[in-house]
Amino acid sequence: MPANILLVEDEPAIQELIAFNLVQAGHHVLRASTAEVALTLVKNALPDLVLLDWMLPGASGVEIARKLRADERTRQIPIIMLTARSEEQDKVQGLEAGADDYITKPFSPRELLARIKAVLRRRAPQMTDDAVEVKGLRLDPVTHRVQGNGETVDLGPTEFRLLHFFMTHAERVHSRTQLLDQVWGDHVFVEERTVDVHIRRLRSALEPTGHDGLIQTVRGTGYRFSAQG
Amino acid sequence: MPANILLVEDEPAIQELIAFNLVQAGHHVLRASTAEVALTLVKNALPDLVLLDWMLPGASGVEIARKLRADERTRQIPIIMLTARSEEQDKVQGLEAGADDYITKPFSPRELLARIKAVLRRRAPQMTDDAVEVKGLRLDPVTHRVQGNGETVDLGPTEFRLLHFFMTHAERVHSRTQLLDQVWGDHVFVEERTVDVHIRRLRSALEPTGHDGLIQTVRGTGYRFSAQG
DNA sequence: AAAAGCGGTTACAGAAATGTGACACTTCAC
DNA sequence: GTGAAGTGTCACATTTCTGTAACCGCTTTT
Repeated sequence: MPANILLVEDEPAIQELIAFNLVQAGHHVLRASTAEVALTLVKNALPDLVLLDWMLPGASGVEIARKLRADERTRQIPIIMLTARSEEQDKVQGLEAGADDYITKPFSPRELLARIKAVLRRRAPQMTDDAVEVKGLRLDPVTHRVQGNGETVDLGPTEFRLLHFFMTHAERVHSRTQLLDQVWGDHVFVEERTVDVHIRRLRSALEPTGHDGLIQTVRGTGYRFSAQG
Repeated sequence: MPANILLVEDEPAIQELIAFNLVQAGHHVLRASTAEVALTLVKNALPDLVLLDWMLPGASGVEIARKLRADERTRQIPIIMLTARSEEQDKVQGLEAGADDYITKPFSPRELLARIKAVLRRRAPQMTDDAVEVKGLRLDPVTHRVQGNGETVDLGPTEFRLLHFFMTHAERVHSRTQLLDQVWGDHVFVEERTVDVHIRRLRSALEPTGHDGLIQTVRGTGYRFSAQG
């Protein structure tokens, strides 16, 4: 099973090497060289796994791990630490900061892939995605249900993902391109107008509960999910 | 949170050292020096975690791990491997045999405890032997019986485990992969569509009592057992 | 006012996911 | 052995979802 992996590594050569192996194994790779970029990327792309270098310019890996664990949405994302030497102190700190595993450089591609597989496998049963609620509209990823004012809304897969993305990224305008990247996946080739159609489907599905107005059109830009008028 | 830990280690000095640290941290420790004793103890005591030495007289650690993963009752118990050197081959094999983590000797007590904590934290909730009842459908693991509205339903082993899992994890959506991991065991290689077939068999078995329908299809995601519509 | 741009809406065919029945194979009790 | 029961796969049927195109009305430009 391919996964979206965020690779945080400042050394270009190493970054390239690791990324190559990950892609080779069928994973989709995002890259970051600094802590700042890494944090932004995580929140926007919500990867399945973060490969985090221990030594970084600016904030250290542990610091990043702490911040990720502090945020509601990024809390469940597994982290694998890349440590330079077998310094036990580092390992322990990494684990306590919330890393799910660590691996000591240098490592073989096989080992790295095995670790990734193991971490992803044991994360699956947890699936502690938290429910979101806005203005009486409630979406629960765990039960895969959407309810508003007593009514239970029936959504198709794409509509569900779309609404989920909207609710977890409310009050912000998203272009059609951004929505395609985030909800459909940034590798697919789909017409932008398709987004409109799904917006329409989602709106009419939400109509019975009266929550359709939460999805607003921003002419010339895109769409926005907002609790405000 | 104190836990029951089975320590499998043939070197008396090391065994003593580790056990001391575990007890110090408030854990309850069982010990075994050979593979044979280890397997017996696991099945009788059902510990929360197994600390498994890589090198053992007789069967190797990997072998034990495989056997534990093959048994119904011990399948869920997390395993942490203790490897002597940082031999990458070992790590990979250990992970592939079903170990949840490994740690390289020598290690600090702090590190070991951090690992144990991490592994226990993500452990899947265990199944109980208590009878479950939802909407008049009653499943008793002890008598191995399922009854609904006076009717007694006859289920095959897999159907029974499947229903049991559903009833103890109601309202949540489970992907086919998760169901395979939880009901079949995460070591087996079975087609995902097989789940569909068993869902169908379970549904038609429950039909006489009118309790099919509790098993709902969530298109694009998996299945859900729910008392709600 | 005409033209161009933009989004809403609908219809529909192809794609994808799931339901269903059949079958070969294994296991186990007798 | 032999037959019953259980299991995993497959092929096919059925249902549902999805992407596009086409058309419409409204708004902004020219």
